[in-house]
Amino acid sequence: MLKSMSISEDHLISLITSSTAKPHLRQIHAVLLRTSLIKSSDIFHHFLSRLALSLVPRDINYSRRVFSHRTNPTLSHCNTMIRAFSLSETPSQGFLLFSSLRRKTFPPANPLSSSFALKCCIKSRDLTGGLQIHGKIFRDGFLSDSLLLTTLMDFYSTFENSNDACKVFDEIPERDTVSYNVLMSCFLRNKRTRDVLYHFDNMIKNGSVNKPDGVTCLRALQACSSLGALDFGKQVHAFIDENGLGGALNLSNTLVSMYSRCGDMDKAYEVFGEMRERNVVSWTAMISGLAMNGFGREAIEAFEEMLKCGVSPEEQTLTGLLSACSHSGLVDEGMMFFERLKSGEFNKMKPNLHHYGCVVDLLGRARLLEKAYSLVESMEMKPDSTIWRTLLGACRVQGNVELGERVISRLIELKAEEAGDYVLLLNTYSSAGRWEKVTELRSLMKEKRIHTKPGCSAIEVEQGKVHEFIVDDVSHPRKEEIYKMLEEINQQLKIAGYVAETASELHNIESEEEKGRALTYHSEKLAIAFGILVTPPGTTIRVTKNLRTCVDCHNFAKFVSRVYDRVVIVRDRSRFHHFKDGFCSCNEFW
DNA sequence: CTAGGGTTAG
Repeated sequence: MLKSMSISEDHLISLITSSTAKPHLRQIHAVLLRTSLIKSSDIFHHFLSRLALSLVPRDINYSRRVFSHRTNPTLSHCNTMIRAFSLSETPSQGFLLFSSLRRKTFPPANPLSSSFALKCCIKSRDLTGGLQIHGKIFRDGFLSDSLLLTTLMDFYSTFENSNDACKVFDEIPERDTVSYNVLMSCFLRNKRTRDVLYHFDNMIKNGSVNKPDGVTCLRALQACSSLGALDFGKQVHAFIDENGLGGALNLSNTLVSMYSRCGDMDKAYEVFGEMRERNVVSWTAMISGLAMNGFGREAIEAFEEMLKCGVSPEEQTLTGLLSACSHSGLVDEGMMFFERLKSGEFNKMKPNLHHYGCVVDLLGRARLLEKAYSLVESMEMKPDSTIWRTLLGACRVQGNVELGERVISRLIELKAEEAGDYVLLLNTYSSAGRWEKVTELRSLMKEKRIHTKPGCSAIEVEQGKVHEFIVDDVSHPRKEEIYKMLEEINQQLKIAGYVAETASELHNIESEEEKGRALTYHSEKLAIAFGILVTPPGTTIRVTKNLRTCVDCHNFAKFVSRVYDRVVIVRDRSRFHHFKDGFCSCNEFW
């Protein structure tokens, strides 16, 4: 009798651990109840794990029922259930279960329980609950459990508290690659991109312990993307290849995106071309990259190629495609894709806020402002501040004061107005020649204590040597040479037909007010002049700017590219401009 | 039961 029981027990366990489908598990459940084998703690554990964690699709309610029928659950049973809650749509239930451990018939918690409960708090965005758990971890003396502390770091990182996340990191007794990765994710989430690169560097230098893995490289690449750090990105790329991590699809996709966001489309194409397989994310990265760099035709070609390959687009793919059309002034094409999107041609997908944003931008650039406005009014979802801001940008380009005022009042209604919005309105007034309005708005801004961000441009001349400039910067050690260079450039450009047009653009309010200076120099002009000064002829000049570039500087760069025979690549707040032979890849100004 | 993870308007 006993012997036959034990055979069926083994048999049952192997049945349990190999099943993931609900009907299958229901049958097993029936057998367990009938034979009373459910009372065995071990079998119950296997069954619950399967049901709660491996069932596809998951059924948290079924798991909860099974768990609540257990009379004396062990800690493993409870932990499995807490983990299941952390993965479910009702993560707060997991925290409740954790809180009741040691009470009632439950055993006291161990580090694993705390770790799963923290995950519940992360998912349900329960800050107080997580802080309670941290206190309990401290009282329980679990502060030496590396796995638990790594999860705790992730908790602080989710609540944008990178300082406390770092403190926890310092306490971890045995840091492994995963703890480093969580730290890097934390920095990335909290905009501390330079810290990501610093740690990546350290991990390489430290040798064999905590060697970067695929995830580490992914994070480093994302940091390079947001910094525009092309050289560092290339180093990470080299590391990936040297360590045989290159085959991973997600890494290749991130590489394509990184090169695009650093303005190196040749390298982006190269990586994309060498990929063994490409999914919709790869195509989306490529299309968005081309869009951001002003290669609208190529983006459309890539989209069509993708359809030919039988890959279905996602929402982000259409976002990239539509933004490609707007950046390159391809109005008819853009509207055609938008119509196709609305008709449900792409998997019955409907336009989202991003899509509308692109189309508003597209119409705005095509001087179809009223059409853009009525499109916003006709949207089935509530327009967000960004949509209004896009429209405001279009008003600025055309000097449409009346609509501009309407739009800013919508932004004020939403309580979402920013300093940049007032600058846009200010420039709308000035390009329409409404100087009395300019003065009025300026004093209003002073009253409201609205401070604008000064324009700032950076240029990397030697490896890793970055020089930063602000408007009319006089702090650079070589300022005299730079200003002399600028004067010379201005003269050369004038001969070639360049006419300075500085009156309509008021980036920096403070400096505009202190009159008396004949000419002000936006930061990108200073950076470009410095680039010409210190790099050998023919070198590509790469400049990164924190704001949008203005008409005059755009024009200036076009002329520089022809007169000095240089490729000039300017990275805007939102995109790239590739200047060559007097032309720019974009169609932003005319 | 063993942490972390691809693309995304302006």
